[in-house]
Amino acid sequence: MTLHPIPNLIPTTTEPTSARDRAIITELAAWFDRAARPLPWRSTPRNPYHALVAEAMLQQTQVSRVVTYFTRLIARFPTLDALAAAPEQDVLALWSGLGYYRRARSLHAAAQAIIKHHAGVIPTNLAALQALPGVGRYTAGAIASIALGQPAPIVDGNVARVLLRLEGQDQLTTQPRIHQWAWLRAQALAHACAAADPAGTLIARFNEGLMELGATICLPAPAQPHCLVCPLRERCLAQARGVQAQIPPPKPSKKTPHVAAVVVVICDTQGRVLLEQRSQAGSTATATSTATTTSTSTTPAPTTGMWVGLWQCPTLETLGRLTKAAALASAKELTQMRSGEPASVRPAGDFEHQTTHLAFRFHVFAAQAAACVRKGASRRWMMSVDLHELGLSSAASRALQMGLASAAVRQHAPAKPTQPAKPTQPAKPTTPKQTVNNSASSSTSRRNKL
DNA sequence: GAAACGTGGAA
DNA sequence: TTTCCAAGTTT
Repeated sequence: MTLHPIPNLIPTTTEPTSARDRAIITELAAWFDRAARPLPWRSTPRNPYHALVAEAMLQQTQVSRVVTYFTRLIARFPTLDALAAAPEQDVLALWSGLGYYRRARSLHAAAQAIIKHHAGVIPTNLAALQALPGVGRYTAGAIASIALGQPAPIVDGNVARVLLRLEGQDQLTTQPRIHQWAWLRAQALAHACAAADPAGTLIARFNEGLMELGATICLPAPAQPHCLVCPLRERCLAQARGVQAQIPPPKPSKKTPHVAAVVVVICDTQGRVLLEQRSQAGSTATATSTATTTSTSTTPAPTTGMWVGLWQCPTLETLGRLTKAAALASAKELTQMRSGEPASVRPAGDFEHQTTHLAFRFHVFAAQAAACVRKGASRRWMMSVDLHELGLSSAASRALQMGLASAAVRQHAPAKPTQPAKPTQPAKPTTPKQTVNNSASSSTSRRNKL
């Protein structure tokens, strides 16, 4: 296992702390004590396992999105051992809709690594923490300082912005430079915390206060920071010069190419729906389809690494846009490939889905298939009530619901629609509502597998 | 160092 | 409608 040593892990200098830094630290820590939002991972004392899970979920993700996912995962896996013992697919299922799914695999792998290499106890050592899958410099520092009282600095987007503004630093333009500068500054402050309070409660409150301030007061553009109620307004150089809105500098924007995705929600006569698992390089589920593709573009969709290991209805992705007619033709072809015979295919709706570097247009179709489908380990028929057992991307989930709703409408008196068919515009509920997680159903209907 | 990797909310 | 971005890590 490759270790990535953290440079200057422990501050080697014994620079005397400036009066200003001392004030910043004590004032921010005191503010955090009274202003901290009550969050499910902020128990007293902190639970290191909860910290590990929360930090994994919070990477590039806002607190408001994480809360329910955290609570659900902890309810299902109350301990590190429970998480480590779970099948990876169960962890992915709980992660459905949260995005950046590698984090779920990494968290699962980290739990197993802690069992194997650390006797099931989360290490307090910074280097050992950072050696865990999915744990980088920030996450290691966050767990070490916030949950374990170690004198470790942390820098995330919030901290970088707060420190940059606090120092009125507007000369740095590139991300690597900003990052480097912020880590140095955070390190000096962490050192000052440790010097003032060797017991380690100050560093925890200060580090978390830095992030809390960035998340609730020292807001990023285009919102305006709430300087009037900032506990550090007297210390803030950007505020003194009125340049806080210009810090940090905007990042260069990037264009996202369009991708057309054709999805067929195929139901059989027993009301089950066909799901396929996305693979690494189109090796399994898509192998049969690519071989027989004729009319559709031969351009490989640039989505190979996306949603790996998650489940979806049969889907064809092509670079660019598709007309309604072309999408329908594609859907018919895809349905025939899977069902082995011509089937009735009808449009169920379209929607857009923006990801980090791709702009999707989903064309959803509903189809009825009587015949058996070519089998495979990564292909199965599922009752819709059991879909919560699988990891689904937000887009796959939305397409699936759209197709099921359309199929339900078609049968005049649907026996048991699993989701309320969205009347017109399904504006919000793209998040998989598998949230319910009725654990009773886990024992049911494993027979649905092909 | 750059690119890949999700998502929903806000403006 | 489009654009930006949030408690980053990995390759």
